[in-house]
Amino acid sequence: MKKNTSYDHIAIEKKWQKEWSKKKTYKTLDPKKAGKKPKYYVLDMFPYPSGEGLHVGHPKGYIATDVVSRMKRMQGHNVLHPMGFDAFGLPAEQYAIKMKTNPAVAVGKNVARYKKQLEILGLDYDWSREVNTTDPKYYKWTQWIFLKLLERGLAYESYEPINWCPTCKTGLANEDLEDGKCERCGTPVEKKPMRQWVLKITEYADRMLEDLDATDYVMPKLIDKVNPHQKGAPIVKRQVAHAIVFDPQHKKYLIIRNKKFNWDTVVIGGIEGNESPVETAQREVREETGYVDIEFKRILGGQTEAQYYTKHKGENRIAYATAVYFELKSDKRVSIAEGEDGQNEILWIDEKDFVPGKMVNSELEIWLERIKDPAKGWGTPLLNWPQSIKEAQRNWIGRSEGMLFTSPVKDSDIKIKTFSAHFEAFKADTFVVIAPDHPLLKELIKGAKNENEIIQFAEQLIAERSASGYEYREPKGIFTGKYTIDPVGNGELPIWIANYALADYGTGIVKCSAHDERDFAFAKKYQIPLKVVLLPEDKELAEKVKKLEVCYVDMKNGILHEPKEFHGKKAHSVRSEIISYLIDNNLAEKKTTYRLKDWVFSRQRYWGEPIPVYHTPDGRVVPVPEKELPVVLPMVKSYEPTGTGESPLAAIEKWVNVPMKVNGKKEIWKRETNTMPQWAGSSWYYLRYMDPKNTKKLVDPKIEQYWNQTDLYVGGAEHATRHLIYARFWHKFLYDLGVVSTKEPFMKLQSVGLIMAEDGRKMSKRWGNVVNPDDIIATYGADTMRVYEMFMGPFNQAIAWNTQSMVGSRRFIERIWNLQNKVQSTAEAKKHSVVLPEDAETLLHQTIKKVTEDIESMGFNTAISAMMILLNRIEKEEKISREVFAILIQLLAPFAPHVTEELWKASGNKGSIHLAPWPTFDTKKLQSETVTISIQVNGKIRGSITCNRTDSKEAILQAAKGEANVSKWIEGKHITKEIYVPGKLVSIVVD
RNA sequence: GCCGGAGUGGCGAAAUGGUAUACGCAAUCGACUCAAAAUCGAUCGUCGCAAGACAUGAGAGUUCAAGUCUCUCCUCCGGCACCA
Repeated sequence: MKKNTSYDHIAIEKKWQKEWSKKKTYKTLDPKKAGKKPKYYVLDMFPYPSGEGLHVGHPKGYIATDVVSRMKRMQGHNVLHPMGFDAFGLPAEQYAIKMKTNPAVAVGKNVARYKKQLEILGLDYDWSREVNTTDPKYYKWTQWIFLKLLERGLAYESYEPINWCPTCKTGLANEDLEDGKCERCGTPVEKKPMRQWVLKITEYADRMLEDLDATDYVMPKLIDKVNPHQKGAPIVKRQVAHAIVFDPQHKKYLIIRNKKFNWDTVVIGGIEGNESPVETAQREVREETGYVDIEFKRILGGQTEAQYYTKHKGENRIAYATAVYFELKSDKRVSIAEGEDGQNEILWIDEKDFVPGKMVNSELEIWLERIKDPAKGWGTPLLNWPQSIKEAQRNWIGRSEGMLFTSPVKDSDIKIKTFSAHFEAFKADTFVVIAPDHPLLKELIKGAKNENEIIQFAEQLIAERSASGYEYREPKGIFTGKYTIDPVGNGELPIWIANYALADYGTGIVKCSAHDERDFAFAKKYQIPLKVVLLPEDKELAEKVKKLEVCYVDMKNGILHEPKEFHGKKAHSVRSEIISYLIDNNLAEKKTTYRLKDWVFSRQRYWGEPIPVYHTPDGRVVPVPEKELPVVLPMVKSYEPTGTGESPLAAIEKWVNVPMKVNGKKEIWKRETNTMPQWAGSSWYYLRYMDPKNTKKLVDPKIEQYWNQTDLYVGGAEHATRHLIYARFWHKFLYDLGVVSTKEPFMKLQSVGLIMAEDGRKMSKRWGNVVNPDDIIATYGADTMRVYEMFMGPFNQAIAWNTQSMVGSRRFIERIWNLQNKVQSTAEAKKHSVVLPEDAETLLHQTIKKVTEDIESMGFNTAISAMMILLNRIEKEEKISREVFAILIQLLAPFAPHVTEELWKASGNKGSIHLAPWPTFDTKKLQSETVTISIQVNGKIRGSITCNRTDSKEAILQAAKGEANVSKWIEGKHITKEIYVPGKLVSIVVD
């Protein structure tokens, strides 16, 4: 072995980066050449190259995907780990304006700088697949998708008022706002009516919502052999619970055998009333078997997962089953409910006999899998995403189910529609409010005596709302002088304009009652009569509600008093009956509304993809033919926004005006001058990496099917309701087109926790607290920085940078470096090979297991700490074998690729460490033969003994009681209980 | 207000219901050194001389055993929000 030289990270890192690039070590194989290698697609949210370059926080996500991709490659996968740049849009344009250069030039420079910064981190991207959203070869396909959206009626021109940022001088989508302000510049947005292109994202709202919760496992088969479907019999849907009861002491499962039909099943019960599945399952176990001492562990599946028919009293039942897992605590039993006894035999069967084949319950297979692997407890979701991001999307889509009422306006031909999600107390409605900016308002109040006054007041309300930044305001309004005749028999209701009514939610008109906080406050202020139909059970409170002293809104627990059909019922429990009642009596129809708005897709700015349509002199919109794509963004001198609502492109006559020949006549067609928003290119880029150079297709179907979804997608949580919504929308659209074969683009999503500055604030030029990765890499090396960023804390958690703390990572690498002096040379090994002591050998295998699993689950901090523990142990040895050293550096290779490659070569290995097979562990070596067992007396640790793992329970209990300190505590006392947890602990209970 | 997540040493943090504080940083002591840095060895939750007692936001419960499970509450972070 060569003598210890000092660890020169600069030389090592430069050398290997050059070598990898030359040898194309990280080349992704095309599907045809990949052979039997399984694929793995790991993706970063590609950066937006700003002028400032990267700070140390940016690469955290890139390092993580790099670690995962390197391990996957070593495990024999064909890895796709690409990188590219998203560079259209406002920030690049504004930077270019500031630098007095063309955005295309500025972007080129910034991209080059970013690439260099990424390269010195030693990331394993296959740069031959780089994409850039501003490249015409790329945005040709962004435009192509737009044409398809147009073709399918999902892109349309609209003249509705939209969000307008007066600073950025462009229209914005709802997603581009933050608290009513422009997300980029913080200016409060105005509502401005103007022509714009809009994408019908709401068409996909339900599908996007459903797939957030969808599970990808196959529905259990129908059990029609046991319970044949009866022709002609009605189909009845039922919610049921299945109780799976396990006795951990004897390792047996509880089943019941129906003597008559000779069925074996787990306990099944129908869910009654407001019972939870857990309560049902527990009750049924008690009633059918008498066992009462069972402990709820987990629900093994969500409701409606298992569907099957059963024949039951002349019904074809479809049961929607929830499986509940219990463990038996004691044999305590009560007498079995009458009628249950005698029919069934109660049996405890061995684990090995608890198999789907022997049971009626065909879902069992899935449940057993989930009992064994708690991670699967809730099913395998279609989207393995953080709960918080799913929740943010649910909130953003904001689906709300309710009823739509239509009512005529008195002395008028106008009919108004109102939407209500809390319609249970519909008998309480006493007035109606309309939004001040409602399009119907002017028509409604036409001819009123104080028409002008009303309009002025409404305008004042609109202005106030905008000025207050859409925050909470005092209720304000004015009577329109009009009445509507209530369809549900509440008589003539006055119509008011109210500042809390929103024109763009529901229908913009609301029926109001005493059972809504805002309505209540409004009515009190303007002395509009109120009527109470919903009362709490609490008598005292009910009196106050009756006297209109408090507003009562609890639709869940409140008791209805009207209409008489539902008198005395809890509002919530009769909600579905009320729906039927309203529909059957022709009073209202079902309606679902969304908070999500259609995507405002045009920007009045220069730096974006041109929208590929023509406008003809007679006002038609004609799509640019596919073969003319891309519509290239022209290079111009002046690209500053005009602010007139027109894009700067409109001024380029040469580009805008296109001579056409129509029926032999010459016509001038005008190009669309609005451009696409920044989010367009990033909504599908992950597909282009699969087949980046294809000139015929967006992506070749065969190649798309090979790479399928991204297996792992890593990026910031701030994209939850922007990029991640848009990309899912486009992907589903492409799925409908047949361009992609999957319903969702990103199977597993992991969000990166932000790295804050040492002062706890966000890293920003403004605060002067930015740490530049170039400096860190020069001083400590890329490997140290990579290890540190992965070791700092849990990956998805925000954390403050601490340069001092980083020396720990540097020391770790140096100690690995120095360890090479202890490695046996080949010559030495021939004479006498060193073997690790048993405890170190066990630790080695445990570490391989832990590091492998932790990288897979992105627990990088614990993976590194496991390696540190192993190193601490191995350093105690005089000499170690080459094999052991090789394993250690292989485990570290994904984290610190340069130094491990150097050590790999220096210790005489061939090829690149990054292409060597990933170490595997031996299950037999995960446990050492001798174990230390701690001894508790009455729940307190009193001592420990060392014994053989294979020793009998009796021997260990004997030894435990004999331990000096333990015997002191149990001396002269009566032992009531002795528990032995194999290989871990003994618990003795004394009186 | 609704929804989601989290609260453990001086700090970053670890812990399939089974020895709480692994691993790292800082700190203290020691070795090496003329000295310092680096490195190596040791100590390091609180109280206590010790035996031991008390400690995972607070309080209760289940259990032989709770940071972990159940209930109530507090605080912080994030999403949505006059959304009917």
